[in-house]
Amino acid sequence: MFDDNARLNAFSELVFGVFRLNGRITEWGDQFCAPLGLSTTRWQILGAIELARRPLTAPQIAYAMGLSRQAAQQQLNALLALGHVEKQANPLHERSHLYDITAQGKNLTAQAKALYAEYLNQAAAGLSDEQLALAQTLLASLSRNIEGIIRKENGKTDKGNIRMKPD
Amino acid sequence: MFDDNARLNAFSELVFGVFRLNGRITEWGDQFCAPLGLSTTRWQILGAIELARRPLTAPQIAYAMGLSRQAAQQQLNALLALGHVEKQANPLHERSHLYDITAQGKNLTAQAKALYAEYLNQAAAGLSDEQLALAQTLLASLSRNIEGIIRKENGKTDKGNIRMKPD
DNA sequence: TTCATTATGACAACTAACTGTCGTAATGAA
DNA sequence: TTCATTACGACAGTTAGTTGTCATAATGAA
Repeated sequence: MFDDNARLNAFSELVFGVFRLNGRITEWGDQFCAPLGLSTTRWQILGAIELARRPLTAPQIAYAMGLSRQAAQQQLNALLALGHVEKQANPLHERSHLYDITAQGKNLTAQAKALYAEYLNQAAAGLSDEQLALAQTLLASLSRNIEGIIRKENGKTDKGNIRMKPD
Repeated sequence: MFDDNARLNAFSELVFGVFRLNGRITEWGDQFCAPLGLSTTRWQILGAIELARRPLTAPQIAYAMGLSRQAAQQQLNALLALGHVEKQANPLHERSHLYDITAQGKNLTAQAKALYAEYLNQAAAGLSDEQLALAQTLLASLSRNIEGIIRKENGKTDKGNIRMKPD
């Protein structure tokens, strides 16, 4: 009981840390994305496509970013109108198109990368490469675990489940 | 250059992981908070006060949660109207009141704790107590680092800076 | 093939969060 | 004490994100 409580508190503090860091990153991202006409979310969407190194569907992007399917779709429509992404036919799905980043979009993410690379040393100060990787691994485990909880509790309503699993 | 690039990529993946986990936790929180009439954000605000073990001002809560000052204020006003928090005089600041959680609010957080404690084993599966604590420590370092960047870049506009430092 | 179930995109409505502004109070330096 | 600077709460306006619904398509089992 006491040990469980300590574990619960440790978990709670970690949850708070995630919220706080999420807010800090968002604010920072909005700062260095502003001169590019991007928001943190739109920069992340472009980054998600680049990181995957292949075109993705809207639900896949929503999954990768922890957003609802509709929120990702809205931003994709906006990025499409701006010419930063383009639709491609999806051989595996007639209506669910693939979104790829355009040359114009790649140019933006390159600029963004340069802007925040300046601050990499400061942002990751005191953390080794191994610690960065370890933190990512731990967070990924938590994401998968919580995803399992959500799916178990989830009814049959349309809450952004995806048919095509990423990877 | 190559090493720097590897570090940049590791950092980028970690940032994505934070966004994803943030979304998962928010969705999960909205699920188990729904029967209590709470949202994840409001539950977090109540939790932030409890975790601090002392009343906090609105800007302090915003800081703790990675939200803007105004967003925290809005939720606090709502929680105040619902009777889950109460204002107290602040001996250190005439206008910036302290917000404390009420007995009614404590009752809610206790219920929420019970609801998500059920899933603690599943949510934190595969992670030791030490790993949970380590992850929290690493994220806290990143938050502090990025906060430094934001404050350096920040102009003089009112963007939710706080006068009274937490702790 | 048939049919029930679920996913997708579009749309609408609602809520949450951010940005900006203002009057006022607190701070800190001269 | 004086005064310039900054933070606070309130308010308004805008944007982003969630929830819900619908028609349609994809899936999977009988």
